Amino acid sequence: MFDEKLKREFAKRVLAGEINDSLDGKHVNVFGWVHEVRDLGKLVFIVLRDVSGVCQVVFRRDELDESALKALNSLSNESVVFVHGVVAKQPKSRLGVEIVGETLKVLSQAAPRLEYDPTEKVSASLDVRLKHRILDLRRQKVKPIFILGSAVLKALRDFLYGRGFIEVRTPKIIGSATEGGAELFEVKYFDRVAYLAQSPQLYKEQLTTVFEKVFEIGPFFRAEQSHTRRHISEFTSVDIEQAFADMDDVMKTLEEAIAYVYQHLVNNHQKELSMLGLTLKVPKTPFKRITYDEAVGILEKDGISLKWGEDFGTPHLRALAKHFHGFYFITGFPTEIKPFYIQPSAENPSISESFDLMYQWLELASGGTRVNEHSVLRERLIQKGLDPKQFEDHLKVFEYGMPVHAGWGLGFERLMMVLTRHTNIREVIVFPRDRFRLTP
RNA sequence: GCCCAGGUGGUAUAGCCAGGUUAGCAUCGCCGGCUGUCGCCCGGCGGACCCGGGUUCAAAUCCCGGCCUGGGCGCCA
Repeated sequence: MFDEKLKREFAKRVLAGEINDSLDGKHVNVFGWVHEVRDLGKLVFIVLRDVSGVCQVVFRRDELDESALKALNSLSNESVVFVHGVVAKQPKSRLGVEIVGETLKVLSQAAPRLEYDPTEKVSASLDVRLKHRILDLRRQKVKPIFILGSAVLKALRDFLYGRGFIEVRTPKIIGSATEGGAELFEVKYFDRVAYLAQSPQLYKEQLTTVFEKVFEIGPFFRAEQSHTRRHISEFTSVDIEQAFADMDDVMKTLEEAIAYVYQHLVNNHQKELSMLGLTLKVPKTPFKRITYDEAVGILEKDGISLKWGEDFGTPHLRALAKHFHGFYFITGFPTEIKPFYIQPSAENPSISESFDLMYQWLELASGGTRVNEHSVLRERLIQKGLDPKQFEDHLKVFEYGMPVHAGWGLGFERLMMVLTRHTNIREVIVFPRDRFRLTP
């Protein structure tokens, strides 16, 4: 019960992470989870954890009243407690400061012997960690990932709002699966079949005719059989689309957005970065740009040749990454391997106005200039073996006045992998959904 | 989907190749002790061979199938 008495105590709460020398001698209230107990007999140390971090509380059994003693003896790891005590500088403590506990209340008793121990004394496999994800998230090496994730989303929004973009939301339940490409999930939609959206592409293009600059940050779904460290069934895409712009304009927006995110984390999140053992350097813009043709040439010299017109496979990208460190763009992919809405180049229609943003061998984003002429778009659909009739609603918009426009989609979790140096995308998703994982 | 590796107490592992041990160690949980721990320490107790079939006097160990996990590749407007 969160009664009036407890509420009054909570109003005077100090966070564990804020317990420091300057509070020496002050009475404080702390609320949190029992991270660890070290019982020495007459002396009991508990490490208390809350959202901000951990602090140490010491109890002297001799000096406690009966209710505090009882609470102390029943303490289990991860129980929620309220502690009132005096802050004391303590050179004998590794943190240099501790709370001498005077009262202790167990607010929620945790079951003994949890399935998984967040103190990091024994390691656990990723599979076990994800099965008990809530306990895993409490670890000091995991929680900061998601605090940073929140900061990245804020930075991206701040940046895009600052550039005059309007945030939009497009449907995640769609009626047609005819666009080709990725496999879609089927869902029951009353008495009809519907699909989960794989991207906001067509909607965001249409919306540029109203709002000119739009962006969306949202979940999208791919029903691929992929079994890799960088693919999942449900992911978050950061998508922008801009009217009166071409690929060069939106590439600039993209690299500046990335640099802005880095700067935001460096300025405001040193604590989380250091908890994860990370030091970030803001990448220099503009990023390096190479063309598809140049990349093919480099691969050829390395003896990993590729027929012109083919897309890069994983071995190709890994080989390329040996030549380019950090972020770089690959531009001008063959029109053949790009979707119907990508604009073929005017000088050479077999090359398209397209780009991918890479980090080493990881593809982070892809985008380009879009086809904006109704007749060309219709033609491109037919070339791709798609049926223009299935795209009536979309094509119609191209008769309502469609300026030249461009945009990109950035994989949010892939950016998080790069920022936090994790090699498995599941590490940076709270509850990942992959080919074999549907719970928790 | 294909290829490779693996599945031993709640967790992390040894044992498996060369079949026969009371299945070892750590952590964990419980009980007891300890006034400066910080991966506390010390003593006691508890808890495991993924499932099914086969070979054998005997299977955690060898063989076959399944399920699951990790990694690689493919798929991935």
